[in-house]
Order: sequence, then C-alpha cells, then structure tokens
Amino acid sequence: MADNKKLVNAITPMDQDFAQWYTDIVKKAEMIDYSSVRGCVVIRPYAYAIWENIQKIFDGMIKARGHENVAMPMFIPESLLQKEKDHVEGFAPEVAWVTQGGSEKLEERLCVRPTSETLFCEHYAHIVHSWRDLPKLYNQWCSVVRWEKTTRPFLRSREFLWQEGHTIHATEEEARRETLDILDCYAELCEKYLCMPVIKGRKTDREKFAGAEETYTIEAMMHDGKALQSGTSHYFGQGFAKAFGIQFADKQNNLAYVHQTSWGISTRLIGGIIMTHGDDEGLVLPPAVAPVQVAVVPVAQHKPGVLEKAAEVAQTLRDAGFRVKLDDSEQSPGWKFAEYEMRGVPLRIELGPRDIEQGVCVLVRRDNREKMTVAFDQLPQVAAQQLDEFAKAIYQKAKDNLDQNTVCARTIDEMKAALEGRARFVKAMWCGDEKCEEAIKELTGMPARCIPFEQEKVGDVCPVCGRPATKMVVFGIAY
RNA sequence: CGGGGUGUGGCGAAGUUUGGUAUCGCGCUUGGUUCGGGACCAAGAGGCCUCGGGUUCAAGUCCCGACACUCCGACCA
Repeated sequence: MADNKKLVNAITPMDQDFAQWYTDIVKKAEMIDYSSVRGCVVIRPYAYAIWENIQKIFDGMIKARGHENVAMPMFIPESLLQKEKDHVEGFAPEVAWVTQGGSEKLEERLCVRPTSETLFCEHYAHIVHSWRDLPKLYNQWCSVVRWEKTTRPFLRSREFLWQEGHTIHATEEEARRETLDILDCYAELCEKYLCMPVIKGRKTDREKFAGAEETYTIEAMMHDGKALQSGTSHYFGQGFAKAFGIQFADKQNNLAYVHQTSWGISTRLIGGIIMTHGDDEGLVLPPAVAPVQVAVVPVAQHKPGVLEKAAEVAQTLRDAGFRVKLDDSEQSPGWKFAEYEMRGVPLRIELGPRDIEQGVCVLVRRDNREKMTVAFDQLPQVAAQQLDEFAKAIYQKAKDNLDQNTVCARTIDEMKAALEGRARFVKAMWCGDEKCEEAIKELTGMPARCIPFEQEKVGDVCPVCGRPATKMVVFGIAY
C-alpha cells in the first residue's frame, strides 16, 4: 500500500528526464494549474506567494532609488505600436489583437501589450516639457501577453506577470548609468535573495531587444546546464524619444530628446528557482522568498501537551520574524516530512513527547537533511543561523554547478566537445562579426548568451574566421 | 509553426489490436485504531471514457475532424 502511494506521488528523477521532473514539481508542489487557454496557467497560492516576496524585495530596492509605480492600459492601438520600426518588427509576430468591442467591430485594432514602451512613450511625450521634469523613473507591475508557440509554466507562457521599468533622462550618461544600476539590482536580487549566481554582461546586437541600443542581461545556469536569462536592462538612446517626440527644453533652452531605459524581470524567476535549487525530492526554496521558512511537525500530536507546545514553538518563531507553518492536520508525521520537503521548506521542526520532556526539538534542514537537537530557548537564534547557512549552501551548490560546467574553447570542435553528454556554458573569443556568431549557433546549437563584463582572454582568434578576436563571449543553450 | 507522444472519476493507470453492462490503485467521505520518514481496518461517495461529426442493432474501442497537455526542433522574459 505504501509502495503504491509512493509510486503515485513520485517525482520523475531529474537525471532521467529533467523536463518531466520540472513539470512534476510545478504540479505536485501545487504551484500551477492549467487553464483552458493554451499557454495560460493559474498561478496557485504557493507560487504566487513566492512572486509576492520577490515583488516586495525588488519593489523596495527601486523605491529606495526613487522609482515610482504606475499603471498603464493593457491595450495599444496598432498605430501607436507601429511608431518605432525595430520595436514593432520584433514584437509583431507574437502579439494578440482585439478587433471587436461588444458587438461592434473596432475602427482600429488594439494589441494586448506584449511590453509597454509605446504606452510609456506616448505618456512621457504628454507630460515632459522641461529639464525640470526629468528624470522620470516609472515602473509597473502587470501582466503582458505574447502569443508564444510553445509554452512551459513560468518559463514561457502566453501571459506572464512581470515588472517593467521605463525611465527617461536628460543625459545619455545618466540613462546609461540607470541601465547598469538596475542590472546590479537584478544581480543582487538573484544572488543575495534567490541564491542564484549570475553572469552579468551585454547582449550581442543579434540578441538585443527590439528597439534597444544596448541590452544588458544576467544569465543564470540551471541544474541541467542550460541558461536562463533572468533579468534584462536596456539602454534605448533617443530612438524612441525621436519616434514619439519626447522633447524637453534643456538648461540652455535648447530643445532636446530624452535618453531612455527599460528593464524587466518576470515570473520566469520562479522557474529559475525551481531549476537551480530543486532536487529529486522536490523544491528547495531560498529562505528570502520561501512562503514558509519553518514547518513545525508535531509527533504523536494526540498525546497531551504536544500540540500546545508545538503551537507555542511556532508562535515564538513567528514573533522572531519567521514565516512559520504549524501542521496539526491528521496526516502522519512521515507524510508531513515528505510533504514539506517536496514543497522546499528550508527548515523543519519535529516535536514529540520525548523532546518536550527534555526541553528540546529536532531541527532538520531541507538541503542536506541534517538533523540537530535544539533547546527551546535557543530556537530563534539557531533557526536564523541555519537559514543563513542554508542560503549560503544552496548558493554555493549552484555556483559550483556553474563553475564546473563552464568551459573554455578555442575552436569549433572544442565548443562542440564541450557539450558532450550535457549542456554547458562555453567561453570563447569572438571577432565581433555577426556572421561568425551565427555560424557558431548553427554549428554548435549555442547562441551567444552575453559578453560578460568580467572578461578573460581564452584565446587570440575567433574560432570561426581565425581573425584576431578581443571579446570573450559566453555561449550556451537557453531556455 | 514543423516532427513525435498522450487524452478513461481529483491523481496514476488497465481496457482500444479482435465493438457487447466502466475496471484497478491512490486520493476523498464516515467510524475506529495509529503517530520519530509518505500508517492500518471497515463501510461509502464519485465517470457524456477531451470535444464534434460519422459507421453500426450496439462505440472508451472503428473512421474523419477539432482542442488540450507533453517532448524534440525554429523564436522569446
């Protein structure tokens, strides 16, 4: 009987089939439900709580930097979308259109926003007149729609939640600094809070955002060695400003165009967390965003005093600022242990009559299943310390994965060889010619992920054309 | 959008070759016994077999079509 149950609830081992493992997790940990529209999912409370925690952290970061939240409409008239040529070309293939309102056919069809540059631009053109109006540091939390061909929960859905920042500045220097500062915020969010090491860098022209002058990115490596673009920040120059007429009188009373940025992170980060830290038992969640940081499991809870003590312990931890779940359901302790491991709760406390007698409880870490006996009066300090070490440990594990699966290559053959058996990141020199970049993609299957800020010299010449090469590029298979 | 796979109570499957009363396990409900790694016993409830058309006395099963999920490719946060 117990065996059958295990079979039913089993998560496909990640080494056997990583994609199936991912799908099993999002369903079994109650993160999503499929809706009747292809590519659109229900984000269930457990996953949404993670998103809310990400929002709180990042929203706090940008508010501290002077950014303000706004809400833009979700519809963009076709004529507005078409004002910037590169932009519309980039997005046209994947926009959803509204052609009818009620029973009336619309004069002009409306696109459901795939991103809101055009709306921000139109608005900025209305409200900006003087250098005194600048900068405008706007952000919105919303959902956007992109009619993707193939979809996967969190990683690529037709509607997804994100944050899009859109700022305009009086000078190029200030706008460029904003672009890079935000990239640093993204890197901090990922590394410090989500425990995901990232590579910061610039996208090649081929990979940059439609309409951008420069696109910057943070690239993370998933457990299977594939890359996940986890955040992106663009410098637009004055391209949009000119297309939309965002002008202001500068200090010398000359009419000038603004310099613009935009940047975003999305619920894709949740997919990143799953694929960075998860294991065959299920999720492993970074403490900073875990909806439950400590699960309290009473053992022999019908015995007098057990539930009372468990409730007291849970409350003590809540008072100390932790997110705590006391599970007093009728499930067996073993079931609860497995359940909270599957859900990735960083710490579990087991508490039974034997412990209570001795004034202790058992604390178990999700990452290594290490058990330790902790006196009640030590609990808040030990929990804080263990959460801290937990975060460091899962960061280090992800960092080791990144380091051990990043290789240098000087020739196409070496690049191909690097992908033996599994996906990896490959560092190689590049001459800067887009044709060579394309050749590498064709020959190895890897697009350029980014030109890292931290450059290394891994060779002297481009592996494709043999010409001198000075830029080191990270290539990899992407989600 | 191209190529595969799948669709049967909430979940996982059998049944489809050879058409003939809808099966099993888990979960759920109720009662009882349990409780330190997914407990056990007993009694119950729950199904237009994805949807739409055909063929047939009769369709989960055969034929045609749609849709969804999923994997592998081309594109993206």
